Formats: sequence, C-alpha cells, structure tokens
Amino acid sequence: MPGVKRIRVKLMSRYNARVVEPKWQEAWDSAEVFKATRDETREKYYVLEMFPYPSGRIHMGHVRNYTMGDVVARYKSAKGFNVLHPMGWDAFGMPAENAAMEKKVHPGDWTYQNIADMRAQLKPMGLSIDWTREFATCDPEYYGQQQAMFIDMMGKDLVYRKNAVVNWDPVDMTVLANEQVEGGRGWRSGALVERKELTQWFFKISEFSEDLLDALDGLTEWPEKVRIMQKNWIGKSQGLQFNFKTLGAPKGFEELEVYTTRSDTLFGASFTAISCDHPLAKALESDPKIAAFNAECRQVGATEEALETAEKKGYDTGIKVAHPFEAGCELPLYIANFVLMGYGTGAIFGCPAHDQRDLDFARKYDLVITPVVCDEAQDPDTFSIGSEAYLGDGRIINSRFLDGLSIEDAKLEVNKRIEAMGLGEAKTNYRLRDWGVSRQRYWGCPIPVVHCEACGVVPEKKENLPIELPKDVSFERPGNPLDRHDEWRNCDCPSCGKPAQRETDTMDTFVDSSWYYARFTNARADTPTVAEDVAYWMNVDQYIGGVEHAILHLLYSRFFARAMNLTGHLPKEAIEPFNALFTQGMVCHETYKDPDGKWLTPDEVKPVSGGYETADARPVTIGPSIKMSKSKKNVVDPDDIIDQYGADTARWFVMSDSPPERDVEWTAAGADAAWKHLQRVWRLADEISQSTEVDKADAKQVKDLQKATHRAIDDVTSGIEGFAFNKSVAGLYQFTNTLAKSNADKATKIEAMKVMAQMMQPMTPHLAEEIWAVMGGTGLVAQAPWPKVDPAMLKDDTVTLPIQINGKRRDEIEVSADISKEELEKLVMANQTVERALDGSAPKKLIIVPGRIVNVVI
RNA sequence: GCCCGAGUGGCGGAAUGGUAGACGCGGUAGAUUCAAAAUCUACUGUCGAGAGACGUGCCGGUUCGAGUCCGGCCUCGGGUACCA
Repeated sequence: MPGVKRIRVKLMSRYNARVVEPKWQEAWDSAEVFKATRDETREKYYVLEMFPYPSGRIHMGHVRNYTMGDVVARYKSAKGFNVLHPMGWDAFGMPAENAAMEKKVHPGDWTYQNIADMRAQLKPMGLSIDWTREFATCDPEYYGQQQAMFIDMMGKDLVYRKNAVVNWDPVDMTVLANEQVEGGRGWRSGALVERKELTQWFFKISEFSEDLLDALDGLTEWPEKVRIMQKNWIGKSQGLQFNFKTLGAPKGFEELEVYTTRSDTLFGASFTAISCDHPLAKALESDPKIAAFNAECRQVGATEEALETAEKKGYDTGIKVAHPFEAGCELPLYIANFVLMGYGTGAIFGCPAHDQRDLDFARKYDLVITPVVCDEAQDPDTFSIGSEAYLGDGRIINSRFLDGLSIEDAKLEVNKRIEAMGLGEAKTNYRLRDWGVSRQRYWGCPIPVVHCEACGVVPEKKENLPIELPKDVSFERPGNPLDRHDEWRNCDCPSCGKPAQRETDTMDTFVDSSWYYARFTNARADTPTVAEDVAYWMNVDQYIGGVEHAILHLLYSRFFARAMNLTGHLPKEAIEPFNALFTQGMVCHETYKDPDGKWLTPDEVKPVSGGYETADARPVTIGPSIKMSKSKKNVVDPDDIIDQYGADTARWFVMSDSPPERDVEWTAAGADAAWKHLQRVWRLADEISQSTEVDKADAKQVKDLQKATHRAIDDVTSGIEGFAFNKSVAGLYQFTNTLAKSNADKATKIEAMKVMAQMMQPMTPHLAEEIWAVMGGTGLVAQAPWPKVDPAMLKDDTVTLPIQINGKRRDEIEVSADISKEELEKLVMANQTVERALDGSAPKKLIIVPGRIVNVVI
C-alpha cells in the first residue's frame, strides 16, 4: 500500500537529536576516542581554546570558541595526528569574592558549583575533549605547583619587591581594581579613590623586553595585528637620557635627569616637567600649594586612559633649569599631570613646536614656541606653528650648530655633544613595565613566602607546599580576610624556625593562566611539568581565543614560558608556547527595552508586525546589537538552543555565516535555518539509503557528482585550514544542493554522502555519525580518515571569460580551458561587442590574463 | 588621548589587484495540500519601460582594471598594565 510506505518514510526521516546525540557521545566515551596518550611514534597536534572563567553559565561566545577548537581538533585527528584537546577552568578571581559578599557563599563553594554547572552544559555539546586532564586553577594541586615555580623564580632572581600604587577606597579601607573605580569613586562606597603606595611583588618581565620583541618576528602564524599590538606595547625607543643643572632646587636635586626621544629638538625646548610622583615633586610638598596640586594630580585615576584624557595641567615650581647648549637660557620647571613616573625618568623637557601635548601645554601657560624642524616645502624664515604641532620630517632651523641637518643627524650630534660634556648618554628605553603580581585579595594563589623578623623575606620550604587558602574566612568586612586570619598568618620561619608571618598577598590571576597550557600535558604530576610530556606535547599547535587577550595574557604567557625554561620546567623549544594563534570575534545580539526603560531578554519580547512588544502588549524599543552581556539582558542561553534543536544545530549555526575572527550576530531565524539544513541533509541520506531505483548509469551525471564531491572536499578543507569555517559551511550547502539534484546512480550517491558525513563530522559530529552508520561506513566517522581530493577532478574543460572594454565588463565568451593566447585573441577580436566598440579601429592595448579576464583598451 | 581592528544588498556575509553580491536568511511567484505547516521549483543590489546608468562608510590618488593598494577623514568595536 502506497500510503503505508509513505508514513514509514516520514517516520524514518525524522532526525531526533535528543536521542541521537547522547547515543553517540556514549559511543565516543566507551571507545575513549578523545583520550590523548603520549605516543612518540605518532605526530602530535595540540589544540587549545582559552579556558573559561567559571561564571556559572556558558554563553554563545563559549559555544563558538569551543566549537572552533573542536572543528580543528577533529579535523587534525582525521588527518592522522595524535590530538591533545583539553579543558580546564580559570577559577580564581574577583567575581567569587563579590558573590561571597552578596550571597554569603564561600568563594570556593561558589566556584566549584559553577564549574559543575558549566561542565554539565558543555558535555552535551559533543566536544572532542580529553576530560581526564581537566583541572581548575583554584585546585591546591594546581596552585601548589605554581607556588613551587614562584620559589624557583625567586631563586633565579626573577622576582622582587618594590613600592607601587594601588586604588585605595578610604571608606571601605580596601584596594580596588580599576574596574571597581567609576568616575574616580569607589563602586560600593562612592568615596573618592586615592592612590596609595604599597610594597608589592613583581616579576622581572622588563628584563625580557628585547627578547619578547625580537621573537615576535618568529611568530609567523600569529595575526599580524596581535604582533603589532605587542610590539607597540613593549614600546622600544632610542633616546637620550641626560641631566639639566637646576637653579633654586632643594638640596640633593642639583640635577634633573630627563629622557627624550627627540634630542634633535633641544633648541626648541621651552619648559621641563616632572611627574607628581617624582622625588623632587615630593620634596617640594612642604609648600602647601604644591602639596595640594600633587594631591589633585593623584585624584586622577591610576589608569593610562584616565591620565591621558584628563585636562593637561601644570604647576610652575619656580625652579629653573639651565639649557646645556645656550648659556644664560633658563627653562621653567613644572609639575605636570601628564608626565608618568613609570616611564623613562619621570621627567621630560617640552618642545611645543613638535609635540602636540607640549603645544597644548605651552598655549595654556603662555610659553615660547620655537619651531626647530622645518618642512622642506616651507620657507624657514616664515615657518610658524599654529594650533597643530609639526611632527613631520624636515631640516633643523633656529638651532645654531644643528641648522641644516636632518632630524636623524641632529639627534646623533646632540647625543655626541651631551656625552662629551658628561651630562648623559644615548639610551634604549622600553615602555613595558615589570609585572606587578600582588593582589590584596583572598581568592587567589597565596604567594609562598614568610616574613621573619630575623631572616627577612624568605621563601616557604617546597615540602610545605601547597600553602592552602584557609577555608574559614568571612567577607562580612571589606578587605583581605587573610590579613585578619591570625591562625593562618602565624607560622614558623622556614629558615630559622622562629615565629613568623605569612605573606597575605595572593597572585594576579594572569599568573594562573600563564602556564595552564603546560600543565595540561600532564595534569596530575607532582611537579609543575614532566620533561617527557612537555617535550612531546608542547608547543600548543593552535591556540584560539578572544582578541581582548591580544596583549596582557599572551605577553605574560610568553614571559612565563621563558621563566619556566630558566627554572627547568620547560624545554628551550617551548619558550614561545603558542605556534599558531587565532583570535575570534564576539557574539552579539539586539537589545530590548520596555517603555519604562527596563532591559528585556529576547524571550521576554514577542514579534509583532513592525517590531516587538512585551507579554502584556506594550511596545518594545529595539537597541543596537552589542556583545551579549548580563547587564543588557541581550543573552541567548545555549541551553535553550541545544534543548530545542540539539548541539549539532548550535555548532552548525556558530560556524556558518560570519567569519570566525569577526563578531557574530545571533538571530533565532539563523538557528532555525541551521536546523532546517541539518534536517534536509538527514532526509537526503535517508532517501538515498532507501532508494530502490535500478542503476541507470548516465556517465555524465556520475562524473558531475564525483567532480562536485571533489570540489566540495577542496572547498571544505581549505576553509578549515584557513580558519574560514563559514566558507566550509557554504561549500557544504552547495554540495548538498548538487547532491539533492543529482541523477547519478545509488552507489555514487552513497559515496558522495559518505564524504559528506566525513566533512560534516568536525562541525556536526552526531549527525555525521548517524549518516555514516546509515551509509554503511565502517567504525566511527570520528575515527575515519579525512577524504582526499583528486586534483584531476577539479579541472574543467571549458572556462567562461569576461570581456572588459576599458575595464568595464561588456560581454563574456566560453572557451576551452587550455586555449592559446593567440587563439583567444582571435576570438576576442571577432566578438560582436568588441567589434562594435572598436568600430573598425585597432585597440590601444589588449590585456589577457589567462583563465581570468580579457580587457580591450580603446 | 594613545595602540589595534572593522565598515559590501532588507539582513549575515563571498570575492590570489581581474565578471561585486558565492552561500544562507528574508521576500515574491508557482508546485504540492481539502486547508495549513513542512517540502520542492523559479526569481530577488538600486534606479530605469528599455537600452543602460549607478553601486563596497566619506574625500582624493595609483592602475588597462580597486571592495582589495596608497594618502586624508568619519563611525563603530577591542585594549590601555588590579575585569577575565
């Protein structure tokens, strides 16, 4: 009965992700398909996505990030590599302490619960992760090894203490993160934030400035933009460091040491300026006006952004400095809020004509503006500076013995003379500062040192590690609970055994994430790393994560790998830990507000004609599409998508459309389209397997489908290799269309569908397994080799060439692919459109790009 | 402020300096259906009746030919050293 058959086909063609996905996940688990085992006979491939902070819920950004890594991992595995693809948790940090304060839960309990929740959300995605290597950075087994390395680094003189400023909330009596300072005030107390000096721990990253800079050139598989950002961050500059003689300065400040990269402009100097944190500025604070000005400067936030965007202000100290080359020329000395103590010497000379900031300052305080570099196209006698400083190239003017020289020659001449006068020397400077790792917080890795009255600061004995965080702490009061936990604090000195006190600072969480990649190579070892494992698995072959980590996390990791090498925890070959880096974009969504201006989540609004309205039919304002965030409520929980459509649909959607490096827009329509396509592929597979048609082998149809199959292999492969997953997806759509329309015989279609399953496997692994099984594939498609492309199948016999006339497309001709240039020329000249355009005359020029285009210039 | 990106149809986006808009969404028409959903087929940058003209954020340049290269802007996003 036809009706019966019809119903049966319909039932068969339903693809039920809810049943199919767990089934294949169990199959992979029981076959331990993703367990990575060291095997020196096989070539390894290490794929790593930046591990997540356990906020409690995964979001679409995670889904996208981990799907990308999974596609690479599964693809490389199919290519025959021994793949390592681990997962862990960046588990220390501020949010756990905030939760402790708000919800009265212990930061550890909160964090481990979040990890459990997120793991439960990630597992259904079917990621090819070796979960046996999972760890959290807040596990004592992990941070204890980090403490051991800290001690080793102390032994190699890579760690030291010095004073540095923090944001201090005078009401809450606590240190604030930059993020917790809003408009110069503490986010909770609302008090004006002060800058306070504390003795803090530092890593000597700046000693590696030159190496970290040089080695960037070798990171050829990193995005150019990231290398440029790091280069600028390190900020190497060639300059001159020299002394001005001061007039009227307090005792001990007879000289003022400045650093400049523009020594050629010394004759254009009209003032000098120091930071409010400069020792001289502090020495002058006995003058209440200066003390007040310095205090005002220190009110400006500690961030570079706050300093640079603040209005430029100065205070004339009345002190003068003598120009080294111009007898009798005296320059005023200002304290200025835009001079940074952390860079150079904390003192500068200002040349307003050739520096915009100095010019603004000079205009404000009515200082002399003498141009000393003249644009070659201008007359030196009339060259003057308006509202913009002249930053271009040119000849030196108004500078006595430098007149007529180029900028470069003038710099050399000034440097030579200053050195000869014994006033200073040419010096290379770096913008990169040492890495302050002290945090006055509980939820971090304790710094494993002890303060002893007799012995000073001593490292803990390694056998006492890990120094674990005490469990019994309270967050009733602001500040660091470790400071007031006497039982934990009091200890015996590891050196003399007398009563002493533990350091209560914990480490910056960037330390935790600076070596986790190495720990994954042997996550349970009782040393930080194991030589054989790091030798085999390092480096990370492909690292994937957000571009927001382009500088800090990646630079710190590069430094830490060097430090680990010096302390014997990583081989020399691994000092650049990430061979290839890919930075992905964010996931965005529209924002919605009700008439009261309250943010609404996407499922609180329902579509009506021309827009959206609330559940109680009030109009909804649609805002811009921005990065998904809890505060704007524009979040789509991946759980819902996975529940509704299955993991494959979520994976397929985040891989399609947008190029991975760009931000992606989540739309419900797009998810639905992804689901429809997967259903369609499944139906197609089902139809093919059930078709009973007798083979009517039309040779051309067979050949066409085979060619399309190889074209698809080529497209999908180059898409994955080039991190253009959206193009791989487009190739698979195209291939599906071709296959659906094909009249080739069943055997050819089955072959094509098996290749389809192999190619879809990295993106939609569950559906791929199901299709593979239905098509009679052997074993798991997750373990099947990647299909090989036959280059002969990619060639076409004929090619369509566009004909341009004066660069504009006017016609096209179909010619054989291996046509000679002469023959083609003849065909072009005989073309009607060309003949009409030429109207009897000869073309000026005929440009033929073989296989591409013909351009007739008239 | 400074450093680094990005801007292409109604929408997401393709395009080794060589046919701008692949592929998908949406839309229109048709097939199927008692009807709908689902599915399938065709069309779909804008203007224009048409020939054709215009078109890749803006202004200028290089080139036989520019989304692509160069110079100058605008807007949006990321980072800015204690968010991770």
